[in-house]
Amino acid sequence: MTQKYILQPAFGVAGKLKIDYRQALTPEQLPIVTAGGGPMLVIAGAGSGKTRTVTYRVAYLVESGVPLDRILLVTFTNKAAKEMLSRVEALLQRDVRGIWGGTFHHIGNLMLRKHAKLIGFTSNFTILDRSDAKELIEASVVEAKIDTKARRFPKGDALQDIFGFALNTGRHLTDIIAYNYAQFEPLTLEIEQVFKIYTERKKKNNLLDFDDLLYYWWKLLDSQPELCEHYGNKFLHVLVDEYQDTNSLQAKIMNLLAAKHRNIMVVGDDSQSIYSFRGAYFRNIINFPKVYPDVTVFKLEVNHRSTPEILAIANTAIVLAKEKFEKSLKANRPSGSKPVVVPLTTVYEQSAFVAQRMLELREEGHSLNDMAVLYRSHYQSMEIQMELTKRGIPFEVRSGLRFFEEAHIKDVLAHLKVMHNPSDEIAWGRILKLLPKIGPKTADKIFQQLYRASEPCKELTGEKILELVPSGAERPFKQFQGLIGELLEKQGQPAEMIKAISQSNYADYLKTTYANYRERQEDLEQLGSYATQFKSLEELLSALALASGMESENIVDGGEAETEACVLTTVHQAKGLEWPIVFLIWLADGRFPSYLSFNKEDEMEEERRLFYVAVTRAKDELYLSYPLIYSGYDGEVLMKQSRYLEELPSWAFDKWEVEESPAFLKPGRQADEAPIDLSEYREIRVKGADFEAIDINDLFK
DNA sequence: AGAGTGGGCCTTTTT
DNA sequence: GGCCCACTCT
Repeated sequence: MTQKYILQPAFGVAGKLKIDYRQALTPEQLPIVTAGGGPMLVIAGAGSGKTRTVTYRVAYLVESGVPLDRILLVTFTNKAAKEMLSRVEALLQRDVRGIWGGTFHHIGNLMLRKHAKLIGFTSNFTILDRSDAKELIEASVVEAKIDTKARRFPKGDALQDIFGFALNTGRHLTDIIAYNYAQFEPLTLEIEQVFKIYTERKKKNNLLDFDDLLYYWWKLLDSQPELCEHYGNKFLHVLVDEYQDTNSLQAKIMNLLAAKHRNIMVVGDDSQSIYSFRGAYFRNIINFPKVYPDVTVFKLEVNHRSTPEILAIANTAIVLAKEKFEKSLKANRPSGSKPVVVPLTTVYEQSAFVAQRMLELREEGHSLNDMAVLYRSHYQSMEIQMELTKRGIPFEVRSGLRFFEEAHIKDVLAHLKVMHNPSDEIAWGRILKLLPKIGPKTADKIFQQLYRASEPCKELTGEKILELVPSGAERPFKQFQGLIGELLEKQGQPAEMIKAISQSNYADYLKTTYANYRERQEDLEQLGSYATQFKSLEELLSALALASGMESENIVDGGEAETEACVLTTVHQAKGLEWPIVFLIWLADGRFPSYLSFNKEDEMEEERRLFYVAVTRAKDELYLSYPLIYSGYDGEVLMKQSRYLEELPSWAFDKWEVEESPAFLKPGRQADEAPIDLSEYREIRVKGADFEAIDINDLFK
């Protein structure tokens, strides 16, 4: 039987509550925060105070007497969870650490560690990051003895996407291949075989990849009715943020956990669904009212973030989206300046423009902290980084390799991983291959012997293993044995272990391998000091495996440094954030939207939503720029402006012509040289059928 | 046989 | 800048 949990009437006991909700919230937000319970769908437009609403809702629940550990708050990033919970803490002025809050993966990890035995793992399992998983998949391809040359067989990355897609969507592998990867259809049997080997190998070595954290979590609840009931009883209120980016597995898990009390509040914006490539199913939010017919639907449409001018651009873009909850953002702020469209000749000139404009804005009194540069893909940040460096403008890049995915960090962590889970073949392989004369083959032989031993680490430090070491490599290997012995003694003190590794022969390896070894050594020190806050190796490894890009930044600068710097980020990573001044670059058709999506309707819809996300990050000023000429690996390519700019009515923006390019510095060109003569480029080769040759000079009119 | 090196090819988005 | 492949070195 379903049983409704009735909240205490907050207004009836005025004076008892610390927070004056009526005063703090808008008329749109108040009913959401003070609702009694039951299924709730909140469609929250960009900048509509979603975080504030969820935060107050949690505070309200706590004030109404719901015990902390009976609230489940699932967010998209750890950062969002941390931010919301610390705001709740500030509102209530009490410790709220009892609340179950975090990402799906984080909470899945917690539950799986507790009940690992029930699904055939032990609680010290290792979480594979993307590249570890890729490596294991490639090893599985080898094990399957597939002739990858006879027919183009998918690479590790592609296989990983296929497998992850199958797990996250709950669809059969055959299905996924047939519909989404038709080019591999003749290889279906082989791919299934690899999947089987990969799955078994993970089980054998006590490894879980990101998708497994969700899949086995669901399986655990689905296959253990008592356990499912236990957690179902436990969570009186379930809140899910960014619901538009959940996949069907995540939705299933939440439905199971909320089945008992049916107090499930999902918050999201279908127009900001941008993660379908990893299985997000934006119909979860569209269909939520069908799954819960007794749902109460709320809309937050008043935008408190951006000027009406910026919202006009956002609304123009999204009105053309095919499937959505009807909504239009209503401005709540006074009029500001019009967004600016800036065509530039080259990417270097685009970079110079951004940098120069930043300096001008700073002269006018804006801090660099108020500025961000957004782009579609990582590689589009290269020239900007060079230009900002050249001009001494401090910046923080939030894309590309994450801190803990850099080789030296992964090397050190691999040492810790084998101490925690000695059957982790990926981690053993990694550290063994660091030693001279040990490559994939020898590393595998050594691992096989370790795996058979009852205590792999003891086996490694023993005499017998030396038989497998190639002659001439004994000395470094013995030093490595010494290190492992030392780590065994320091087991349980992560910071000490990191210190031992970075003072071992590994330090020499860094010096001889990397030109910037000094920086890398500093990173390791940083990692060591970061580790001191963890009580156990397991906690540290879990936190690092599940940290997202932005959180890893905090490890690099120690978390406290408050220096002035602008931010460079992909649009995906910018979701949920805001800046007074935003530069959106590379708005050339084929770059944003990406040409890879051109022929796929769903993906084109998602590109549009991505553009909507990008534009709505800006509070006061928005610069939309694109380069006309792109020099790539296959010559120079002429581009035209993005279709999203094409669609804008001319009243919606100002166009700036950049005539002189004082700071234009293409490598090999001098600053005082004349600017590029565009007429040279009229006849150049144009890449792909989707680009049209156009007279560049027309664009400047 | 297996480890190490250099050159050519290509570039979506991530917990 | 990364990945793959072909090549050389031990």
